[in-house]
Amino acid sequence: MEKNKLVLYNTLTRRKETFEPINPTHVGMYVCGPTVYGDPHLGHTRPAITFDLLFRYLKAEGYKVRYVRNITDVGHLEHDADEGEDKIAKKARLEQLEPMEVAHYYTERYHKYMDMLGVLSPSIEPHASGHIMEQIDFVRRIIDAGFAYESNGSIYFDVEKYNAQHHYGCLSGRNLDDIVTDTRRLDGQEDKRHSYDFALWKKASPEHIMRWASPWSDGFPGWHMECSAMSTKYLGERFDIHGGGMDLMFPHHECEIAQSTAALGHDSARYWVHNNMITINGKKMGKSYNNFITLEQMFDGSHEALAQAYSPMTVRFFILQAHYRSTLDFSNDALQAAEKGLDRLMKGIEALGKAKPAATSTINAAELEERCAAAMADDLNSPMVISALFDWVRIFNSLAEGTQTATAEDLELLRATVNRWVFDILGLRDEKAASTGGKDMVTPLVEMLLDMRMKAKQEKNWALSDEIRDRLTAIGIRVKDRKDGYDWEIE
RNA sequence: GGUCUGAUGGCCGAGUGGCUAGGCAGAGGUCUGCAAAACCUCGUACAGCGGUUCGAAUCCGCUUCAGACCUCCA
Repeated sequence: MEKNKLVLYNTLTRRKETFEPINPTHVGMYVCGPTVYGDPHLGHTRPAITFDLLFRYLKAEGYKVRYVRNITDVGHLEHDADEGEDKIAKKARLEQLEPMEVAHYYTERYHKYMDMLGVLSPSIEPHASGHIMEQIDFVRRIIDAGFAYESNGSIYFDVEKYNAQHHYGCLSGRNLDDIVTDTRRLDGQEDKRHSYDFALWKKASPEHIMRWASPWSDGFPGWHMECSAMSTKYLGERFDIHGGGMDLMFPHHECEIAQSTAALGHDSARYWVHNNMITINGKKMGKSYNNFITLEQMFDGSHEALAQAYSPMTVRFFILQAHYRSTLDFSNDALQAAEKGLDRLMKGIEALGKAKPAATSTINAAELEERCAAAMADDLNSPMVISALFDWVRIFNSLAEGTQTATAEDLELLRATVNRWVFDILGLRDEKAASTGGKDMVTPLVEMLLDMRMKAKQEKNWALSDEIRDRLTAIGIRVKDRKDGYDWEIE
């Protein structure tokens, strides 16, 4: 069987392209991580899970992957009343905390919730604040190349000069002329030659807490500098994949491309991959709309928009059931459907585990792997992978019931396929199986009762048998009668 | 205003120029003492109007509506 070649949608060319890594055995991937000045919310899960899926998939395909996902703990400016102030610094003042304490706190929170969601830790997770030297160095390279100018202690990127030789806007499909007429007139930009120029290094105002020495001023790096500097440091001047949310396409990624091209002479990433947004009532869920649901609220159900709590795996499954380039609308109905669907999938896998080998197979066990592999290779079509899995859940149940049969070899193949796709690549886990650690304790008691119920059934004592079942149901133990015996599970 | 994206059955959500996505909900059936679970069957959906085509929901144009970006945002 010929291996499916991965095809990825490249925002740069706006079409699907066959993925060919620079080094045939290694993949370098950089993804824009969180700004750690707030609690992780549902919106953060989309890129985290999308690129976790890609990371897991590439590894499962045998690549050696270096996945770099940064932590932004410095650098994003604001344009409100606290103009020129760093977001981290502002939040710190509000909470009367040291900025790095805020960043540390929310970084820990981010890690905690990503872990619950089954998002693997990246290979390297560099902090912007720990790479000031590299960023200063990168700014200097851009100055040396002639694409930046100093103004009152700050360094700005000369977009016009750059655009004369390169295309500023190649990623987002804009032209400088459009940007000129469409950029709003903002205050505090008198240092810049043009409104569309962006800061590479910003001189800090006296009250600004986060500041570092540089050849130009005491200050801090510009909005887009960290990703250029850190991706270059850890992945080299050319690497394979750059990922992030669609909302970062402009200006963030556009500026990254400009910075890299100015400093290195070429764009550093070959494939630009963007995930779409999670929406709520059709609107993007985000900090600026103040319509986000934190992961803590998601998992304990405390947000007013939530009809119930949703488990981490329900959220992960919900996200994987949509293609990463489509918007995904949050609703209780959709989450509840995902919860039930995931339950069905996990029970089906359990059924596969119970299936007994037969002399012959009535099924084509290789088909599942083929379908999953083909779907995933086609621009990470996880919904199609899940669709194939559900078709096979029906077969797994039939195998357990004995209405279909499979040889020992086929069963082994199916179990390996399920492990690979459900657990390794989709990154799901059976939360119920994991959480019923107490089942061992109650098993002898439950089975004693159910054995007694079996006896009652043999004597056609339906009143007693139903009473046992009803009372077990009442305490959360669901009884399932089998042909010759029973099954049970904790709700 | 500019750039871009989308509009699929009760809900969510794939995909495709002609061949069943899938899940949830719903209907009928099998099994069962009853129930649950499981299995089988079912709904004939692709915003509107034109055009291309033997054939379009899928391609093209227009219209309407929605969203993202243009300011930090995943």
